[in-house]
Amino acid sequence: MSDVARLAGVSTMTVSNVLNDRPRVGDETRSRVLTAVDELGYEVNLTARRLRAGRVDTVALIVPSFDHAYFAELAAGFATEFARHGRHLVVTQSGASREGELSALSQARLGLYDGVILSAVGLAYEEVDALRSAQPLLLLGEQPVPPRFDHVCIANSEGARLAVRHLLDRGARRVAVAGGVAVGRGDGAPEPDSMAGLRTQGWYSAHEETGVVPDERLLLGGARYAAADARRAVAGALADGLVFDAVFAITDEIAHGVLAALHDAGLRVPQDVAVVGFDDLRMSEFATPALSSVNVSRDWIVRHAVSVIERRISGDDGEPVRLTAPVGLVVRGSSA
Amino acid sequence: MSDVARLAGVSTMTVSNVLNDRPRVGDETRSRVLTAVDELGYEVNLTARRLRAGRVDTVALIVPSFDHAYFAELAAGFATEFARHGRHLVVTQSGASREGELSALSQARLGLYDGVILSAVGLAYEEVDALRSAQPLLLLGEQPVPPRFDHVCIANSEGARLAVRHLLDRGARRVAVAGGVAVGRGDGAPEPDSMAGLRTQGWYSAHEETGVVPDERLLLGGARYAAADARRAVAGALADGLVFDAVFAITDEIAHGVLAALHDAGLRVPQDVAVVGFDDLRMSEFATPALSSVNVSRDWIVRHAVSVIERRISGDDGEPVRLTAPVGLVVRGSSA
DNA sequence: GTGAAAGCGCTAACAT
DNA sequence: ATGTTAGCGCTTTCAC
Repeated sequence: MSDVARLAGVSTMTVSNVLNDRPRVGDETRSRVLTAVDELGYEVNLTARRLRAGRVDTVALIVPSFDHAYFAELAAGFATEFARHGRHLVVTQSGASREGELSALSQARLGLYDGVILSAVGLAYEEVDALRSAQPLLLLGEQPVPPRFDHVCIANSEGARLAVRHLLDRGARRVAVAGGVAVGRGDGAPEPDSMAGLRTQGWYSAHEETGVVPDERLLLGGARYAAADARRAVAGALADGLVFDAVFAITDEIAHGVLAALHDAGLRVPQDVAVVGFDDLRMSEFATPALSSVNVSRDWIVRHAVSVIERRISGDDGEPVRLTAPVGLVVRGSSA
Repeated sequence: MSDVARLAGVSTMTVSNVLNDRPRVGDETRSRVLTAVDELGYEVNLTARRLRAGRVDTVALIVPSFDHAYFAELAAGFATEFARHGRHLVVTQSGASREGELSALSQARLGLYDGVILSAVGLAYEEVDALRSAQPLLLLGEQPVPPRFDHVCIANSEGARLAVRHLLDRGARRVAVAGGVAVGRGDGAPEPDSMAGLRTQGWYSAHEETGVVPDERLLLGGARYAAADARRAVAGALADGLVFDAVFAITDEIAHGVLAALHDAGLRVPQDVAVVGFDDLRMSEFATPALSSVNVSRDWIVRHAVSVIERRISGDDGEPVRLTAPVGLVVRGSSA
C-alpha cells in the first residue's frame, strides 16, 4: 500500500480512501491512485484489514459433512443468499462428531470471520452452553440449545408424522422406519432429541392418530446415515422374515439405500412396498421410481438464518431468535 | 493476551511461547500462564497471528458448486487429507462462472489462507495466466493451464473411451452421449478442451478403435450438467424418434437424469438401453439399476494435490507439477 | 480534500 | 528462561 502511495504521490490514507470508495477524494487523485494500483498489481491484504477494521465480510458455515446432499444443498443456498447481502461464505466440515464440531468451531470462531453458523449434530447441551464467541454464532439443527443462542430448526416430528400418516392413509399397516430409534430404549443412550429420535416420534404420532398399533420391531436402527447401511439393514430385515408394506426413511439418503435393497430383493415399489423419505433432495426426483419425501424448505431456513445473522453482525443484540422451518409432503412414484 | 500476561505475572511473549508450545518455558511459569488463560477464557486471535506470523494453517478450496456430488465428495476428501497434515480446509463456491471464479479467487487469495486450490471450469487460459498470487495456487480441472501453475487433472478422454468401448464391446451400435458436444461444431464456441469436449473425444476414439461409425446426431448436447436437463434432453430425443441402444453420460449426475428419462419412457435398462456414467459417485451404486461408471480416484487426486500444495506452502518453488489421475471402469447393473 | 499518528493482537529477532 | 522492541498492513481519528 505504501508502494502505491509513493507511486501516486499521496499518503497511504488516501490510497485506503480510494480503495474503500470513501467520499472526499479528488477525482484526479483517485485516478492517479487507481493507475498506481493497476501498475503495481496491488491488492489489499484482508488479514490486515480485518485486524484493524474488524470485518472480512465473510461468514463461516460448519456442516457435519460436505458429502451429504442435504448439507451440500443447504450450503449452496447459504452461499447464494449471503452473496445477495454482499458477503462471502466459507464452509467447513466437522465430521459429525463432538470433537470435530468443537475443533471446527474453535477454528472458525478465532476471529477469522464475521459470524459463524453451526449445523450441530454431535455437541451436548452443556458443551454448547460453554461456548463463548466473540462474533455472532447461529445454531442450526435439532438438538435443544441454550436459550441465549439464535436457533433455526425444522419441524422434524411433524414432517415424519405427515409421511407416515400418508403411508397409513394409503393402506399400509406395517410401516418400517429406516433409521428409526425406539424412544427410551435405543442401544446406548436413548436420544429422543436427536434427529432420528424426533423423526421416529412422528411415526408414533401417526399411529396414534389413526389407531394403527405400532410395532417397534419395525424400527430399523441399523440404518442411521449412509445409504449403504440402509441397504444392509433392509436386506437383513427381509432375510429375518420381517414383514412390512411400507418404509419411512428418516432421510432421503437412507431412502435411496432402501430403494436399492428392495430392488435387490425383487420387491416392487410402490406395489409391494411404498417408500417415503425426508429432506426432498434434488436427486430424489430422479430415483426409480421417483421418491416421495418430506420437503423442508431449504430456502426458508437460509433466508431466515441469514437475516438473523446479518442483524447480529450489524450489532443487534436483541432477544435470541428461535425459528422452526415448516415442512410439507411431496408425493411421487414411490408411494403414489 | 496482555490481560493473561498481567494475571500470570509474565510478559506477553511468554504467553505466546506457552501457547505455541515453544521450548524453554519453565514448568511453573507454563502452568501459571495456562491457569490464567483458562480463567480469562482467552483464545488467540488468528487474524493477528496470521498478520504477524504469516500462517493460519488453512487452505481454501474453490469448487464450482457445493451441490454437485462430485465436488462434495472431492471436498470431503480434501478435508480429511488436510486434517492429516494438521491443516484446516475451507470450501467456497464459485457458481461455475468466469466471474464467480475470479471473485472467489480474489477473495481467497487476499491473504486469508495459506494456499488455494481452484477447481476451474469457467476461466479462460489468459485469465488464469493473468493471476498473480501471493500464496500457492494449485489448479484442478480439465482446461489447459499456463505452465507456471501446478495442475492436477484426470484422464477424461481415456475414461470416456473405456466407457464407450465397453458399450460397443457389449454389442451396442448406437451409443448416445448425454452431455456430448460435437467437436469443432458446437452451438457457440467449440470447446475441445472443456470436460464435455474431452469426454466426447473418448466417444470418437472408441468408435475409431472398433470400426463402428459414429453418428453425431447421437450427441445430446442439451444435457450439460444437471440431471433435470438430461432427463429433458433424452425425453426429447426419444420423442424425435432418435434411435439408440446405449447412453454414455458424461457425468453420473447426468446419468441419473438419463435413467429417469428411460424409466419414464418405459425402456428397460440395460436390456433396451445400457447406460454408463462418469465420476462413480457414491450414490450411483444405489441407482436402479446400479449405475456403471468411470471411476476417477478422488483419493489419488486428493493425495497428490495435497502433497504438492503442502510442499509449496513449505516454500518449495521447484518446477511446476502436472499430474493426471488414472481412471478405471466399474461395471454395474446398468450395463451388465 | 488530504495526511500524520496511533494502534488492532500477535510474534520474530534480539537482548538479558 | 524470560523480556524488550519493533512491525506485519491496514484504517480510525483527528488535524490541517
